[in-house]
Amino acid sequence: MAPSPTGFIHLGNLYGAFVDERLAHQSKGVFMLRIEDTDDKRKVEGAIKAIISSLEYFDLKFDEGASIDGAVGNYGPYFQSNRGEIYQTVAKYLVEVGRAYPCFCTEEELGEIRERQVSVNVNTGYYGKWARDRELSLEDIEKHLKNNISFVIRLKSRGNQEDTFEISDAIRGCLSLPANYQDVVILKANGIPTYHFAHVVDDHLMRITHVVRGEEWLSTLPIHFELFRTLGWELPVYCHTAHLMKIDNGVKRKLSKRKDPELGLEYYMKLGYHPEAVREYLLTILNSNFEEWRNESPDSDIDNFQFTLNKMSNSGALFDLNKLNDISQNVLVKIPVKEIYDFLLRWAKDYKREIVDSLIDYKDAVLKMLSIGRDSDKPRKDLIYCQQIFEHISYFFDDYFKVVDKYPENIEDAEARKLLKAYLETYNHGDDQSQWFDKIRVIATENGYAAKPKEFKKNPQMYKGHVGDVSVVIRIAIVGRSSSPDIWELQQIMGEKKVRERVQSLI
RNA sequence: GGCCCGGUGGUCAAGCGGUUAAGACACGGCCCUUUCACGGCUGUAACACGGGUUCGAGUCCCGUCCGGGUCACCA
Repeated sequence: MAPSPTGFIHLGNLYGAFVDERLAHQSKGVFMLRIEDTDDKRKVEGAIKAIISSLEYFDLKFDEGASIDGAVGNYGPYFQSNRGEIYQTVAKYLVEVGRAYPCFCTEEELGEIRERQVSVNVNTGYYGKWARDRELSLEDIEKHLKNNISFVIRLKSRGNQEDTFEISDAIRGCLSLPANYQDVVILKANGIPTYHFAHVVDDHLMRITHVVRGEEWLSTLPIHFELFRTLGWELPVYCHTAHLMKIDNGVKRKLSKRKDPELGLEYYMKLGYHPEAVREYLLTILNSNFEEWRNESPDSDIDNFQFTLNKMSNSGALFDLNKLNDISQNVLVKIPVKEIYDFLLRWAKDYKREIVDSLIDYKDAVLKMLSIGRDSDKPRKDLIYCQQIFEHISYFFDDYFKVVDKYPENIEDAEARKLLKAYLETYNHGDDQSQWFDKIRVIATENGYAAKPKEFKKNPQMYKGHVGDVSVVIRIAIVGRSSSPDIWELQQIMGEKKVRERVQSLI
């Protein structure tokens, strides 16, 4: 992987990193990190650390390359900013063999060339007869050099505008592309290479086998092709991935760093999505047969999935939060509660400090709350991400307990008080679940409610409602909401005192 | 605008010249059920359009339309 340290890493990077990692490790290859810091204007402090730690959060670990404490591997340096001599040597060689040349044009001069090209309606750019310095004599070059005129090194392209060439892309298949004919800059005035040149030189020297990058690079592939050919080097396997998209006002567009918070990895960390869920989601949009595989091998380690490039989509996928949530539910239900608790606690320490103490003080209760309904063959799948998990159990904590839902429409406040009073009178904390519920049936019947919903459905006019309505009243008293997991279990976790207090407060 | 890449239900997608055009998510209904989930059953819903080629086209070819990308001494 070769990101540029221009800010924080995003979902698109992660997506690509995933492909890199799977491809490398599946074939017993090396997954390495190179930092593309050739643009000093855009460099951001701390970005490298952020890249490494974010990827680690998602369980992607590099075998080689740049790391937090120095570099690992024999193909360094791994920072392009430290590879200056290498690029200059290669560039020098190209100049010597007449395949590159210094260009002294200023920005203004390039602008003028462009204007003239526009006015005569030809393609813009620095090429052919428009390339002023293409055939500069040795004397002129020396003269300019002596005058300290700033210059760049350009490739002396041999392509024509009419030429095309064929190249195979591991994701898109065989492509027929126009040949490059532009004398592109390979070394900038500050001696630092452009991406195009650095890519070719580094990937060859570092013996990169697969280049996985976004499809925005497809249009510059001809440049890279010509550079590899000019240097007589073997081409890597190119894999151009589709962009992650988003629907915005009915328009499908590329996910943007500035406008879309869900592109930032921070977004998922803040909400507390489990890295495993994000991995799993990414893999489902990465490889169309992953879901099928997952269905067939629900308990298999994700690394056992055989990732294949030709199963990668070549049209941009819309990011689907619904799907991520669904996957997350299925992932979390398989993770032991103890681990979920630890994960929740770690998340709280980073993003919700005020609940840390409560989580620690009531660890046992939290564990029990998280466990409700999980160990049957049809486990509940309530848990999605930490923020949501906390909301899901928050009513346990007195600080967060609040009555938010209303009683059923058929039950007035006075009626509710009556029912709750009866509940409190017969409540015995030691009752088992069926004893407990039998008592509720009794309360229901005595107050004119059907003991079973079916009876009520048969003769609605005979009852005020059914036992479910009574349960809702009790539920609201205990948890403040009209829906929750089993009340009896919740009461056992909360303890008798809390149960009685909460019911009493509504009478 | 030139060039490039795309276009199968709301979303992700299988499909590789002959299928009743899979599956997952989302949405609706039913069942289970004290609520909510879970689970089971079930429903709505798609080959962008127009021409070819072919006995036969979602699949191959051409055009149109639509979407995306790219046209820097950024990556």
